[in-house]
Amino acid sequence: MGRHREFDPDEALHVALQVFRRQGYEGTSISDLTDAMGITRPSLYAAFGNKEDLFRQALDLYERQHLCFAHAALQAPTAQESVERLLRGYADVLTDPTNPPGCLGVNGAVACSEASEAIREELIARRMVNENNLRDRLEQARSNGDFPKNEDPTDWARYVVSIGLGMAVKAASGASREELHRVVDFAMRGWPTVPA
Amino acid sequence: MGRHREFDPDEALHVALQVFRRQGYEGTSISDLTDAMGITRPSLYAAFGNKEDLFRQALDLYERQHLCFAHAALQAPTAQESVERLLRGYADVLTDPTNPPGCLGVNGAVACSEASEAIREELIARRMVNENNLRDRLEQARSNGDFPKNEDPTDWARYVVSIGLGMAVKAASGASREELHRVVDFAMRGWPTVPA
DNA sequence: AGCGAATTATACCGGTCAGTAGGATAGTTG
DNA sequence: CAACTATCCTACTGACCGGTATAATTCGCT
Repeated sequence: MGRHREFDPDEALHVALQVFRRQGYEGTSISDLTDAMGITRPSLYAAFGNKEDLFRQALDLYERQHLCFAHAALQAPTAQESVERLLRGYADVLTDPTNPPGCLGVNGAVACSEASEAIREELIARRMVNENNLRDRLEQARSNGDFPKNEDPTDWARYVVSIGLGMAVKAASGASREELHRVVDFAMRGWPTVPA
Repeated sequence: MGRHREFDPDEALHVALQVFRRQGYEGTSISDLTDAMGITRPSLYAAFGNKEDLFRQALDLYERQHLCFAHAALQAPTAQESVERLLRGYADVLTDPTNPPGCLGVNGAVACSEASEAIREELIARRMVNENNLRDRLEQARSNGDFPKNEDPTDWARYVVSIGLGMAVKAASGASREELHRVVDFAMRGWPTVPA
């Protein structure tokens, strides 16, 4: 009962995601969002809560829709293959021509005012989840024998994530897909091999 | 002639640099700056121009004071040594305990509103200068014979800068100096050797 | 038709944004 | 002392910030 919504919340959330991805959390105003989403302020607050809630929902959508490749990548047969798929898939997402360049998890907030500290910490935590997932995969690989016993999965996961973060900043700075893939080429050169 | 300034502009600029480094350009308000610098708004505008001018001056100071190691690093005898000194020196700057973690060139602005677009582009341009300086060093190394003829200095410079940017984000996320140095360890593993 | 519920749009809230006007103050120069 | 000048502080500007009160509108239901 009651009046029907005149906009599609899912579609509106996609638009909000685009704006946040381009301008970051702090650089995006409610007016920026309502203008792009084609709805009024009260509609936004009724449908999504406040700005912080909306950002978190956009972040969820982003991970669900754009970072979903990561789960599949981690299931590749070898650790090396997993990492390479991870980095190449990420390079493609970062430079997807239908979206603003870069990653919401980085563009969202790297440094910000105290008012946005909660969002910054949320992003740090989410990035850490990914790093830990990769570490777990490398530990599994070490058990399986396709990752050297004397190498530290925690250190390697941090290294791979750092490469990804660097590519994210480069993408936001205008780097092309090909340039990022060439970064991946070099990043994989030092990958450790199990002694025969 | 006229009243003397009651604050040291250089000291005040150091403080402004700290604030910008912690909160970024857009996340820093004039009030944040005047509070930290211990001066009033009109004093700030009289001494440094507007917010954008002040940021650029802080950026100049940052490069002069914290990134000065890079020039020396590039003069190391070999390309490999130059790159390793570059990355290790950068890791130390990023985690210098007397300053907010991370790099002003990254924390300053990765994604922002249109109002700060000029600053974002300035940072991109300055990062590109560093990348080009490294490329030139690698090209010189290729002439000197301590970098392989079949490797592309442009690609390698982009790779090294990407590593640095990734470390900068990790530092801003709380990574320790030791963790960043371990990233450097792995980043250097794939460094190309000249065929004997 | 008429009631209640949900969404709509307008118009506003106090607070903060970057930037400045204008008068008071302190210093140099005659 | 008086004149000049540069810096100081208080107080302000208009615009924008995130968020909301209010009332008109539009639907399902009886």
